[in-house]
Amino acid sequence: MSQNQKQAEKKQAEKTPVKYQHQSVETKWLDKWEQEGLFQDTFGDFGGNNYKMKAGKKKKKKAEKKKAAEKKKGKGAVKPEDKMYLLFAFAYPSGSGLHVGHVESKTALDIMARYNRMNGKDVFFPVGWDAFGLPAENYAVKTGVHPEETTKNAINTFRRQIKRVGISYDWANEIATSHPDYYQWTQWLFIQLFQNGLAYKDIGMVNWCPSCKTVLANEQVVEGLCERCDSEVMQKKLEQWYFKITDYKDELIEGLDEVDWPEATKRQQKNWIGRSEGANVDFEVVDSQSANQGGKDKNDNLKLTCFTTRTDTIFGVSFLVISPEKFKEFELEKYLAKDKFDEVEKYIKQAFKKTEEERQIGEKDKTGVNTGLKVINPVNGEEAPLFIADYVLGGVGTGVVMGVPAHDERDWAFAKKHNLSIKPVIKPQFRELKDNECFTDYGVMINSGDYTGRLSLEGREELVEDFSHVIAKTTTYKLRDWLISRQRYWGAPIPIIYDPDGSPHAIKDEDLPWALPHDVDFKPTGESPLKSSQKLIKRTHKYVVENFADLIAEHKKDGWAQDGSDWEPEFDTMDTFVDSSWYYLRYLHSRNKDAFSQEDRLNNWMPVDFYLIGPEHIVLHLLYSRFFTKFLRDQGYIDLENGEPFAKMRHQGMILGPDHKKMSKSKGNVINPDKIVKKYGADTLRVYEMFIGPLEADKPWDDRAVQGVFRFLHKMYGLVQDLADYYQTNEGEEVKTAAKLEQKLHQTIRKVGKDIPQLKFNTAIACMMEFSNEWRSWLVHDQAGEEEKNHPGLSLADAKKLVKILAPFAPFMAEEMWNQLGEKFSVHQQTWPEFDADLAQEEQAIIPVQVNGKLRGELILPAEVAADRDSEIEILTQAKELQSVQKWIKDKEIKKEIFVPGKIVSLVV
RNA sequence: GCCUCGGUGGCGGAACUGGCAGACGCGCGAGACUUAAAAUCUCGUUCUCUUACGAGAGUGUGGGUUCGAUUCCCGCCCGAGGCACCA
Repeated sequence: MSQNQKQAEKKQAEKTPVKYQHQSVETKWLDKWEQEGLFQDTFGDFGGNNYKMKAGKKKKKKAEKKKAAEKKKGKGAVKPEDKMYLLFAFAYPSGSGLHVGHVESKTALDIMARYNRMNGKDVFFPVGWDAFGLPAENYAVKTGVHPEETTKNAINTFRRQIKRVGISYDWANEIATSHPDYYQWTQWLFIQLFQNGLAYKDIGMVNWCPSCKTVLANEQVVEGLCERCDSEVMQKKLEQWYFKITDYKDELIEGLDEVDWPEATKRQQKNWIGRSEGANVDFEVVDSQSANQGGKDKNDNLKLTCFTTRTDTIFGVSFLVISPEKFKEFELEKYLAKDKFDEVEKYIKQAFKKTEEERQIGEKDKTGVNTGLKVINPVNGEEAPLFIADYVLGGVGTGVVMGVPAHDERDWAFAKKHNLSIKPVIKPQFRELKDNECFTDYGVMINSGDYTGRLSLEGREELVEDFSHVIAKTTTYKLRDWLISRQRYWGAPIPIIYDPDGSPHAIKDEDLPWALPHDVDFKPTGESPLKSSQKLIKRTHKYVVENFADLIAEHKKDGWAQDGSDWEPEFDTMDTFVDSSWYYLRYLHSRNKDAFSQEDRLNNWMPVDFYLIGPEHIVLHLLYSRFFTKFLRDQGYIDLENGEPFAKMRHQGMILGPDHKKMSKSKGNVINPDKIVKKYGADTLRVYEMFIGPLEADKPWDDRAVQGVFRFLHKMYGLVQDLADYYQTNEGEEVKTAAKLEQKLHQTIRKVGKDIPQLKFNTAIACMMEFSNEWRSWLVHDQAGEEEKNHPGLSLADAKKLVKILAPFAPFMAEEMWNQLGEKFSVHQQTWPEFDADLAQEEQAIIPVQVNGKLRGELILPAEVAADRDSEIEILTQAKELQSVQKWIKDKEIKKEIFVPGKIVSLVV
């Protein structure tokens, strides 16, 4: 090491013992932001108006124009291209507080919010709580603490923690689903659905969790177990409220083409809706006319309808299978021969003993019984035996399946087991069928009468046309209506009361909220806890007298009590997914007393521009939210043609423990964000979480790598502080940024500005790290040769640019730097710096030279020359003259010479 | 079984549209500073062979296309997630 270098190093070492006191600096700015109401009250509903840019003339003009537009259209009006609605999935305020995973997604959105604000967008970045739900209620059961209390405390903790990491949420518009001002509108939404026939009551088999003592939606049953507590789910008959989401099934599929979501997510939604297109085919049951009272004609035979997607295989039907449930439903036992009766009944009994679950994932053994009954194939009149088997599910399709063993694996297995004939009717288009082959693909029809030789896809269309009296095109869906009743306390009460006949009546809009009563015993008994509330009952009777006097009087003759005492309220509460599937609309006018939101804002601000949610919400939450939005559009509340609430959506990955496993208390690998904030500061926590990897990937926590980010931020701070000192001491002095640093700075501005919208925060940070490395390296090494000693490297103006691009990532430190550079509050209200493409341009290009595909040398050329096709001959000549290349090409004939401008030279010998 | 995503150094991860694989960070090694340690700073760090110069191999695996493949195509292996007797 040279003497010069040593000295420079020493000097640097002496200069850098700056201590950045993250605790005091961060809390100082936190208080200031709070005081100034920075980024609060986006719509000015609360008297503040801080969201506007406080920037240059251009912006002012823009702001004035906007104001004029607002006068016309009402407050909150924005041009679609100027608005940016950023949304993070509602958090459930759990008792254990903020998780590092929350910090990751919130920080990512916060960076986008700050970046977009600096680029002149009107950003709306709200926050709220999915506050109803089981954990608080379970805790109440255990400890007796009222869920309201628990929830309030948890929210306070979360709020404090989130503010501490500097997330620039609009807290003025904060909402919580458990607040009457919010659930009033959840109830209103229920009533809207009810009045439009989309909320209805029905008796049905429901999934029942014996441990949580509540009903679960299909979506909440995971492999036969309760999503929350892992107990085995049972089937139970109950009368429940449903939302008719199936009315929107097709639109819920088609709308997916209009949104920018991950393909995998779209596919999952489609799978869940499960549309399958096919046909219903009628098979007559031979000699079943006796049951059709008085019917003598053969045409009066009972018909069994099969659903199939493969009409083209219909000539290959060698048996028909009916599910045990449908067998009973059609009362087919009436036609059984005596010798078959016992066998069949026994089988059905056994089948009913099995739960749906056993039948599905249990042994795929194709059990079944031949009923002895025959059916007639409608296309060729052939007779086929009717079997009863539990691999056919009563609830899927029509519960009757045509058995085509030659072209379906399950039918094949069944036919083999029960010795049934197998008749191939489709062959592959470009080869012959092998012996014993079960060919399940489309192909060419064979052994199919007049249709032999047709392609599957054509033949099946023709069949449907030719046999329209027995074959009808049909589409089936897996999606069922959404069961929303819950026998729990901590949720929004269903705003319904029942008259003595049991007919439901909605609470009037003006009487909402229909409050959740307090005097309730939470202990789960299998009955709804609200049944224990005397106040609710009394309130109901009073309400009836006040609002249904006419109806009561009318029914006096029917013996209705005139004091309303024979009316009952609905005791169930709503699934919490109801609360959390419309909150993004409420945000837009969070305190509106007269409506669930506000029309102008809905029209101006919807759809959400960017939604970040965990992958666990892919099916349920998105499906329900889309359903609600489409419904409200149909009711004329939102002018959103495709009814899609979330234009762009991505999923954040999980932050795993240091052991690469999912964080959990039991594994003891949970990282507490509070501790990291205390030790390293919120900026370090933020930047670290953004740096470890792509937002969408799962990535493990690495304690030591946090240090690296900590070092980077402190290095940056030291550099900026030295620079600030320099300009303070040499006041008024103009220093030009060193050429090398200027180029790098502009490259960095370009890179960071490009990466943020693409969510590539990790590479943006890496680039800023590179800049800090280069800056310091310049100070230590390169400056030594310069005449001017103590050159800070950057001009004051350029240093400010650097601070600005750091601001979204490390908002506290950037604010402090901004202050140190003598600028006025706040760096977060500045405009994003522009880069100069010429300055960012590399002067020299390194062109690698390959011989036979291997790197053998490189040419260093002026960038313009390297990128110019006209310099091909010259560059190729130079390349061939390189010593390292000569070694490989001399005495050899060059067969091919390739020059790709700006990229590479490739020689083949 | 089907669908989706992924597999790159000791680790987390970079790599534009087919053009120098391994940016950045961690870790590790050497050094500076220090009585010492920590902190900080400098240099090095894909692997193998070589004192060195250099050479060879290398992005799960086997092929293919190409002057050139982490990137495109075909087959296989492994991992994660989803769906699943869906007719």
